[in-house]
Amino acid sequence: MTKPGYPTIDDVARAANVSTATISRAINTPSKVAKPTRERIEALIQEMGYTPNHWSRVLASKRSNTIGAIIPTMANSMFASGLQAFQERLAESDMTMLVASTGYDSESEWHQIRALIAQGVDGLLLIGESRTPEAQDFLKTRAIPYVISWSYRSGTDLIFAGFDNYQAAANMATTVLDMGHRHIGILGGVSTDNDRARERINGFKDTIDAFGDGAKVTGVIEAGYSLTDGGDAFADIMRHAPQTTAIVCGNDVLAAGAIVRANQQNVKVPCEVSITGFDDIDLSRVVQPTLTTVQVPQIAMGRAAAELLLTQLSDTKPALSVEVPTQIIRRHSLAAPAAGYRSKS
Amino acid sequence: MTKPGYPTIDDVARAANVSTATISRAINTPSKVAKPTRERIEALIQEMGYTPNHWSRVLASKRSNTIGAIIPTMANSMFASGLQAFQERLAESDMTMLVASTGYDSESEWHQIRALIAQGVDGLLLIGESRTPEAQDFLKTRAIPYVISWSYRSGTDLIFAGFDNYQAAANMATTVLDMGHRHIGILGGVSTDNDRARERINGFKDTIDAFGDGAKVTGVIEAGYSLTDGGDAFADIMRHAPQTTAIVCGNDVLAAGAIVRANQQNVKVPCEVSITGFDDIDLSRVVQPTLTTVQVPQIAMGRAAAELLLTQLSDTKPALSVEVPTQIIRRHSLAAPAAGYRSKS
DNA sequence: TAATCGAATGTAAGCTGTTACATTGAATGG
DNA sequence: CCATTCAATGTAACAGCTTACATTCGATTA
Repeated sequence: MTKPGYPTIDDVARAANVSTATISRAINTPSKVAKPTRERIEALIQEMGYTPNHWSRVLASKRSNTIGAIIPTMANSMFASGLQAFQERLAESDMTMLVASTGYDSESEWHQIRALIAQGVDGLLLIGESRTPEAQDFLKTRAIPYVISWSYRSGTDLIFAGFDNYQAAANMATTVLDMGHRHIGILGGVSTDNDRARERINGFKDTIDAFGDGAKVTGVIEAGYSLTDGGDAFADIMRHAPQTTAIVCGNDVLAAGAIVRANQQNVKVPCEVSITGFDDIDLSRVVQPTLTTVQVPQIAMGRAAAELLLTQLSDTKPALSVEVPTQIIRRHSLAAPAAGYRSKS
Repeated sequence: MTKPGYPTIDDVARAANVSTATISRAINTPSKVAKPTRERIEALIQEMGYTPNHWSRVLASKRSNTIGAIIPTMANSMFASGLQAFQERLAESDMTMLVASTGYDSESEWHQIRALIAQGVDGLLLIGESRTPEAQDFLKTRAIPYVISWSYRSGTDLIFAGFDNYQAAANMATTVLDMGHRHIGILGGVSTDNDRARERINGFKDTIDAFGDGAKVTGVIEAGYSLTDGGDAFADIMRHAPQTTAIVCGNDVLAAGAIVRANQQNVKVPCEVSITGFDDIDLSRVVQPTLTTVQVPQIAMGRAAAELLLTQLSDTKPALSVEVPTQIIRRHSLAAPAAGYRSKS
């Protein structure tokens, strides 16, 4: 970061024949500087190619203009595009983003939180609500502004920019039930350290259980993060509960894995068994049959999260959680159960 | 970043009855502090919960311990997992990563480079070689350490941690030719501002042109970044050059798009037309038929890039470019051309 | 006209470390 | 025993900006 010979605020001050304070004000609070002076300074800044040293600024102002984002993984387009939107919105306000990933592990998240705070970030973006008690305490006592994304819950003082996983899952379950399915398997992500996965599973489960008319959950499996995991879980469900006519999945990767496996095993989707996903990533448009899934407005969510963090930092008005809407995208992996299978119920 | 009441180096110095210089040395160059003193200081640091303020450190030492990564997009697992590996390696050496994305636009990249450097990053990770002349000049005159990933070229003083796109593409083309295909279409990414896309296309092209035995390129199309773009381009090629028996694609998204479209149009893959991809992302295992593609060792690449940056910064030994190997993954979208089609040639 | 005010600007004390240079004192060598 | 050296530590000058407080001076008010 050595910038040999690059002008400092002192150089500009000398050239403009004012004090450094005036330069600083001309930059940060222009209204406090008389117009002619300000214009002279601005011209000089241009001419000399002055850029304030970021770090000194941080040190002096006690604001780093940096926020940290801690996400489970980058290796999944699902978080990536939300994150990108988040970053872009921050950049518009001259803030920068530090990223860290946890591999879906709360201990690791706790470690990253400490690291980022030690670095002096002004705020944090966190995914979901599951974190270690230590982390929660820490966030509270240090009073670090943060927003939680990918989840939403009302009735707390936490600030969310996300959606209601439970409700979205419930809606999907309803859609599946409405098509006539009564024996439904649930294939979710691992719910340890992951409230989103848990909420989705519960949303599915509660809705099916409450539906009546003979609707029941034929099995609940939590699987890992790969296509293969999805495939294996699919095979499991079908082995133990062959009467299953639909499987609702906690994410698209698992769903796609399930479909691929079904194809291999010559189980016809959706004729014999319907499969639904969650997230609407690219995969869902490529897999055969294409996947009926829940679309999550990632870009909107990312921007909203950034916006909330920004208002928290400028503390003019209180930041209010925002809930973004999800939507069911109908494709071909969901259909009414075949009569033969249905009659079994 | 307000840490009210958190101890500073002064507090520790006072408690240990030494000067701040000694504390600083105990932390940064322990060998220069007598053992008993050092141990006393270390204990005190523990006890008081002292963490050096990152930013003052930066200001005083003129090293930010931060490096910037500028990638085309985050919304693609292709860069994401390499990036994650990069970040993890940096974290091991107590460095942090700032990310920015360009949307595949050089002007935007140039802007991001300036922004990150103004922020005082110690080094940069850049993708590929295409950048504006201004950016190149800037990097040279400022002498910022940087490494280029996702590309590799020998015979320059640039430092790479990547692979040879041209050669990898050429290998794929050879594989396709060896299976007997003679009329081959090329479906690449947009090559403006993108040397990787360009190299891949050239690698395909040159290899086919040079092969002899009647091998020829039936068309070259550059398409955008979506599945649909791939599908449209596929349709185009098949319309204008129906004798085509294989299409080599510059990335998996385009290839998957092509396959999906082929399925819709009832063109049998691979019987009527073979399709190959590049990158080996998840999609390639899900699409039907599964995609024969070029696998890129992203994790290794990311770590290598971090390693190179780190050695450049510690400037003990010179950093030498590393080339990672790519590999062709054979799946089902590539087969020998059907006799009927082949005889046409 | 003197008192009051407020806009524009200056002064200088931070912010929290790092590090070149200075000092001390004990060990080593001739 | 004196000169030299070196390890351990201290002193204090930065790094480059922000900002509370002080100053100046022309305009307003009673």
